[in-house]
Amino acid sequence: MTIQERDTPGFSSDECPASLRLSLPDAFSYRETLHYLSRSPLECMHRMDGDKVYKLLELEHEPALIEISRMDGASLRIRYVDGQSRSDEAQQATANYVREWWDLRTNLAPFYRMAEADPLLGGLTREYYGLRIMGVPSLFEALCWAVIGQQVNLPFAYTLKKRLVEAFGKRILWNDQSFWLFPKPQDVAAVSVEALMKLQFTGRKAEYVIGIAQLMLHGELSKQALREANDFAAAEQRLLAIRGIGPWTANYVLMRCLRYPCAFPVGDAGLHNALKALLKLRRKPTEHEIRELFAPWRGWEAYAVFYLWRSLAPIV
DNA sequence: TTCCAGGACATTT
DNA sequence: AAATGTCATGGA
Repeated sequence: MTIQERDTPGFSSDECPASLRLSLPDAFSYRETLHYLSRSPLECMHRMDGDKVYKLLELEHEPALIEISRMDGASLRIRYVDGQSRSDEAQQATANYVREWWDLRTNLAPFYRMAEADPLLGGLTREYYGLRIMGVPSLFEALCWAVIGQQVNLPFAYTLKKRLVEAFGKRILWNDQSFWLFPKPQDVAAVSVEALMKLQFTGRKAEYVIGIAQLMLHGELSKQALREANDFAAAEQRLLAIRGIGPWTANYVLMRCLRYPCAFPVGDAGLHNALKALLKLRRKPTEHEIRELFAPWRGWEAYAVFYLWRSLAPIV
């Protein structure tokens, strides 16, 4: 069993002042990370180039494009592509963002020990060893993405997200390529339902997204407040009270943004299809059957779901 | 053409 | 309380 380092900074400035090195935990697969990040050509929130990943962050109120690459087996290299060095605080924020995004703080050893002898999960954890739950650190982005993804196929969901970002987000150009910051609540709170419907949002989804933006803009909903909720159930209840957020959306966001390993979007269509295929069922499993199957994995439902999603055929 | 897609809500029984 | 209808688009 490995002890995870938590108190050390975990990153250091590289020889080049505009880059830093980020140490990796055990059981991290760069290959699986790239696989997930490459899953849709319509993804607009990052860009891939070979083994390098480019993402636009906001550091000290300014856009900052970073390039992530594999330095060696034990660390990542993060480079500010403008060649400018950053303050210690900005470097810390960059390292924290990538750790949060790529789930570098979780010790997977207990999950793997639990899965080892499991007939279903054992095979998945061996096949996709080092796969982590790729996150959506921004609560507003995670909520918008989840609402957009309700009841539509994923290519269309990516299309809608791209339209939202390109209509209300901030763009920078680098090497003739566009990089985007996701819109902020204040950018969406005053938008009309009709404006979003022109992007092919349904009237309902437009209302949901605008309503969530207004709640966050007015400080009635925040990632910090959800983090400080008493427990998982309290955070879930807070989300469920919001119009447009049902059980699937609440658990999806608790899984990918708040990073609760016990979050469980049990109604997820992709989960149903993955189980149908792996268990060779003629029909999709019932919710009751899924809960029974998941019972031994209590506390790690989110990881079980993410590994099951991984087993699905690629999108488009 | 019909059915389904990483659902939620409103209405009806 | 539980079943049914509605939203709305794209792909198989």
